[in-house]
Amino acid sequence: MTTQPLARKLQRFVDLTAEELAIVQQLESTVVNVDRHAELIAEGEPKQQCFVILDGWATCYKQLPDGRRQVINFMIAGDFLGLRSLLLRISDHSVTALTDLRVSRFSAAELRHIMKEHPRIATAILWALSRDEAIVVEHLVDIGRRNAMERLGHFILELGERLASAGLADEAGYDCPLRQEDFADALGLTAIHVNRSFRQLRERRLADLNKRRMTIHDRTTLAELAQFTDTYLEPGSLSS
Amino acid sequence: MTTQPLARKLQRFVDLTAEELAIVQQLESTVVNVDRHAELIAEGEPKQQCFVILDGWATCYKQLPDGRRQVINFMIAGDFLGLRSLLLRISDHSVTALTDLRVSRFSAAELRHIMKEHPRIATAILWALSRDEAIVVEHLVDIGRRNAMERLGHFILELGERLASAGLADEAGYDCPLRQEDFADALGLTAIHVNRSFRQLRERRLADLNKRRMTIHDRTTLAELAQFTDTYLEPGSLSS
DNA sequence: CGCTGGTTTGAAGGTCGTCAAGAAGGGTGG
DNA sequence: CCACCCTTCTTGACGACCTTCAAACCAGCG
Repeated sequence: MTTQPLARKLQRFVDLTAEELAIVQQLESTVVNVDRHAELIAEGEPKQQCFVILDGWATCYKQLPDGRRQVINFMIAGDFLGLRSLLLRISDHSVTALTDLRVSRFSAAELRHIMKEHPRIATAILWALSRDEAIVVEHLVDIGRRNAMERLGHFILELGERLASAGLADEAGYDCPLRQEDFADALGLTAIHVNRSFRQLRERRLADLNKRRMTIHDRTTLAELAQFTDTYLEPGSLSS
Repeated sequence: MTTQPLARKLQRFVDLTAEELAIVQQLESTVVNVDRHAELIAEGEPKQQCFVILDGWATCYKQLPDGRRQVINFMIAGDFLGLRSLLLRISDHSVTALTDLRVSRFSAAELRHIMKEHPRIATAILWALSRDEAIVVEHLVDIGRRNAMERLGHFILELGERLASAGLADEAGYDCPLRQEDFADALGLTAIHVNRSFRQLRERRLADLNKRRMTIHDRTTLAELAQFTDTYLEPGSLSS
């Protein structure tokens, strides 16, 4: 539970000066507490706000008219919410709190000002957005071209890497509030089939989710099975 | 076949002044011809270039080690290639020409300069990128939560809307160089099942692909079947 | 005319979804 | 402390959707 998850995240990409750090911290300063299940952003609504998660998990999803749900991504400490909708007339997705949540709110104007006055911070933020998009793209490959067990394995490892770089995981695993139904809605499966896939991973002694704790027993074999590589999550060197 | 597809596209979002228009046209001025099947961007390679498509189709995809392929999106006139990889150390996807292609190449430095000096153009470009991401997200929903026929129908309509706003489609349909295997790789299906889904759409007199020509017979019913809404493609009003 | 790339169709099998019901927790109130 | 919820997890049987394999067909082109 770092105090400034956004600063920490951007630091991975650019070495911020003390002054720049102070600017970033402004974005994290307007703390708002949000209850579990509350909706932060509603699909179809105009004029949305922007947030950074300070602590807790949120889920970003779209819903079809007939009730089917597809989660785009789960968001953790340091992640932005609602940035993509900034330039679309109405938000194309919803975001709700998966756990009790601490977020910081900021306005589009604030963000624009920073982007204009502090190019290095701007670059770091754009990097963070590129990475978010790379995650969605990898997610697409996951659903489109992997079978249930591979999908689940890949997703478990990806979450692990993201949490690790936020300081929220260790070698053995991580705390994870997701229910099997959440995995199902993320992976394009049914909760029942997610359960079966978890069982397979458990029987092969690769990974296990128990009492909100994800344990990764054999990262190497799991990565091989799921064809997981973490290049799309890496910071990458600043090119100018 | 508009002469300046990028300018046309950005105009939909911001009313560009004559001066701004000239700036945008710079991006479209370094014309390069690319042969069908040629690779413009290679997954895993660092130091990529940026392009805008002037004419023709390209496909943006990821490949798994075992050969399975997932296309992220098909790109048409006015679309950017390689922008997302700008800030990632190495490109997370490949792009190859689906048809003979006319593109314009520009450097990251050029783009940075424009983003800095011309905030309205910058906003328009960021809108275009947001829209691209919204398309990928909708694609995710498509694959995750729709069955084969719905998927295909949705995809056909989406392509139609995109081509229409590029001036490349009419009420009846559009020219489309995609093979059934391309659809399959985009929709997370096999070419054979795409064929069967096309047959269903044909038998229901909803849509038909014949000799590289997509004909949409009953847009309304098709949109209903596929639960298609075009809000995520709309320009949206400029909010400041 | 035969080759090539793409489309079409059939039959059989596997992965995943649906339906149904039981087990395991965790929280609440008696 | 136990009874009773509720939510979540777990398992089984069955069927649907989609894949795999195999082969025929078709159009364009050298």
